[in-house]
Amino acid sequence: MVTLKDVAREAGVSPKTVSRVVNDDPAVNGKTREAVAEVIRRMHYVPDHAARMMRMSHSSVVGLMTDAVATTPYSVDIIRGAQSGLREQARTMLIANTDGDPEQEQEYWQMFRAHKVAGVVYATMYHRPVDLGAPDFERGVVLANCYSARRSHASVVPDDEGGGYTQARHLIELGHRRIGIVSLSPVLRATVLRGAGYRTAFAESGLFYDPSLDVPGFITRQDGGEDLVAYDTALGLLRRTDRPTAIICGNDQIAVQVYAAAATLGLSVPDDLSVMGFDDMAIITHTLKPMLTSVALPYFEIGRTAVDILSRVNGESEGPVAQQVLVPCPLVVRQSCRQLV
Amino acid sequence: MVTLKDVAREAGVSPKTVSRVVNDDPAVNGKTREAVAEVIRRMHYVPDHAARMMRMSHSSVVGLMTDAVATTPYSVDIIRGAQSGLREQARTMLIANTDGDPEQEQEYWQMFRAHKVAGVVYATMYHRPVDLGAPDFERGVVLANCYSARRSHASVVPDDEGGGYTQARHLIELGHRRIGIVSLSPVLRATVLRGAGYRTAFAESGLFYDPSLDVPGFITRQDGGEDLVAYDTALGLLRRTDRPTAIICGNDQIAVQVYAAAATLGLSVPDDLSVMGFDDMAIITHTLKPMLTSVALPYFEIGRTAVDILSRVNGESEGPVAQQVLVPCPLVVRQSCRQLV
DNA sequence: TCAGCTTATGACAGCGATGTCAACATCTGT
DNA sequence: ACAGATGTTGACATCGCTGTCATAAGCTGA
Repeated sequence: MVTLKDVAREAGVSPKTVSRVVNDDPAVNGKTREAVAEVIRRMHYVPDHAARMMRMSHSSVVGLMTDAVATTPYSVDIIRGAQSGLREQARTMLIANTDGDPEQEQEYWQMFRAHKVAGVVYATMYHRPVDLGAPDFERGVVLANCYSARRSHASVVPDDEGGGYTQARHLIELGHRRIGIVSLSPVLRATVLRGAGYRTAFAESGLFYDPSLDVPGFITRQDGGEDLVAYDTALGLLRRTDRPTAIICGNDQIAVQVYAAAATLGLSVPDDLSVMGFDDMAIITHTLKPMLTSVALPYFEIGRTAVDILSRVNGESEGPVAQQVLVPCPLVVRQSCRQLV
Repeated sequence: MVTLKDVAREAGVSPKTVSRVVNDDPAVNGKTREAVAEVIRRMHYVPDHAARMMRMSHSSVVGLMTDAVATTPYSVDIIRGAQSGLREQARTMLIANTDGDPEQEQEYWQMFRAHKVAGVVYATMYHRPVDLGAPDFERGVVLANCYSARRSHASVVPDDEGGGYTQARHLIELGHRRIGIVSLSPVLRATVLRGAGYRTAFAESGLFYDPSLDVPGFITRQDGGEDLVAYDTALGLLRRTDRPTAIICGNDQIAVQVYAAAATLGLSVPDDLSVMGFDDMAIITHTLKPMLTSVALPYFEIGRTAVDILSRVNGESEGPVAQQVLVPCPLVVRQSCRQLV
């Protein structure tokens, strides 16, 4: 292990000067700086993080606590987004996955304290309210993809209402007037918010919101799990005499079953039926034939924004600290929605 | 920030004694231990990781370098698995995602050195060979889901050959004799290995391997990307007069298109055609109707095993250090394969 | 009673970095 | 030529913790 002192001896200067060079202190003569830098390179010196952290009593590491990284595919993009932001801040990320276990969560809060992390991003893999069990944590905490019911922390969440609006609006612009909805479980916040978005878009265009065209694609079981019933409910919609010309899906999985239901009835997507997904999960949207038009959950952006906000909460960078940031859900047009003449 | 000294003063003992209590040193009187422990709890003392690490000149943090966390859904389970193992070792994880950029990778190797991580798990999201750019990294490195062509590091990879064998074997046991294959891109190692598995299973049962029944589901484009052509190639297989009674797919995405092709021809799964997936991606296998029988990529196990091996490489735990560990790919039976009478 | 042992505790140094402050060299304007 | 400003460097203490070694107290058996 090469230390500052080693470099100093080799370069014939004091340790402090080497430290100055490492930290880009302008108060170093150009020549000295060059010479020292050369020795540093030659000796492969890397500053010891622990020592630095101890001396400065705070670390350049940010904690990332997640409930269940692998449940929703691609929600890991929150992690990628966070890291991308941290890289620019020359920071790194300590990761803790709780699998939803409160005991583990407590453990990891301790661990974050021990590491003196500069802050914590608390990310959930579903958009939902949380009640943080972080009692005496001194540094900033920002919620990603979730929000505090008690408003105790800043949060970054997808704009589900806007996403719903975008779904409906796109179909309306393509000329659709009878639009069916196969939604997520009604207990989810996303469902409520998107519902509001649909209605706004409908109202704007003078369309009537027909509740009988709005059916669930998932039903919640007693044990808390979910059953995917989109195939059956979609069949119901498509067998109506006043069959909708388009269906908005609560997520891309539902869209898979809507495609299947259409195929069963001999209906072709998009000629006989336009289908609009949500989430924009690559492995589904690119796999279906025709490829699925969807509205993306901006996981990457959410992660990135969260670390941005975090550095503001901690006063390390300029800018207002919003209590809640809504990240837009962009439309991704593919081939599953058709223009009505 | 509460320090050892604060606790010591409060408890009326020396810092060293507090340190002993924290570290479960048996040479502490029961009464003293109790008293000190009480103060620790009361004051919410958490040992400073940086100081400890500096003093002991090694850290309890393991680095995890990944190429692209979010490309293959569920491959993040490698991370979950790693963490689960680390938790038992009372360790934590510093994560670095390179997005495949060699420059970032170099940067992160430096970072790992600076943090004096106890070791590194280098995980790729596709099973592939890698050539590590980690020149002067002193601690152990274990590869997860990838392997070193130069055999310079221990690696943990899925047993693709066994997985292929399992796919074929299951169908054979169900009575299938004409089995089609819609494979991944032939350039992938997985494809080659699984192919070997199929042949072993076929040979074992005296089945003839017919190359014309083995068609690609993906084709590699000039720009390096891939096009999913499984729908078309599956149609080709299913229109043959000697139509196979079962199709083995290179992954679950291919299975989606095979289902679609079957639907197009009015064939029912599994009555007219059995379909077998690979990867066991929940969002597909649970979404298709009927639910897809598949062979799982054991990402969680790979991650877990990797940190196990790592602690052996570093001599921190007992056990042999295998150069390469093959993790089995278990069969997950659902409703897409039927017993032939 | 006392050497010799075990048990329990503390004093002290030092891990590798940096903040503080002082020292010295060089330059500026009068 | 000199006070004062500016630029460049180093000595030293210190961050919180633990390894080493010393010390003190309590115990054993001849």
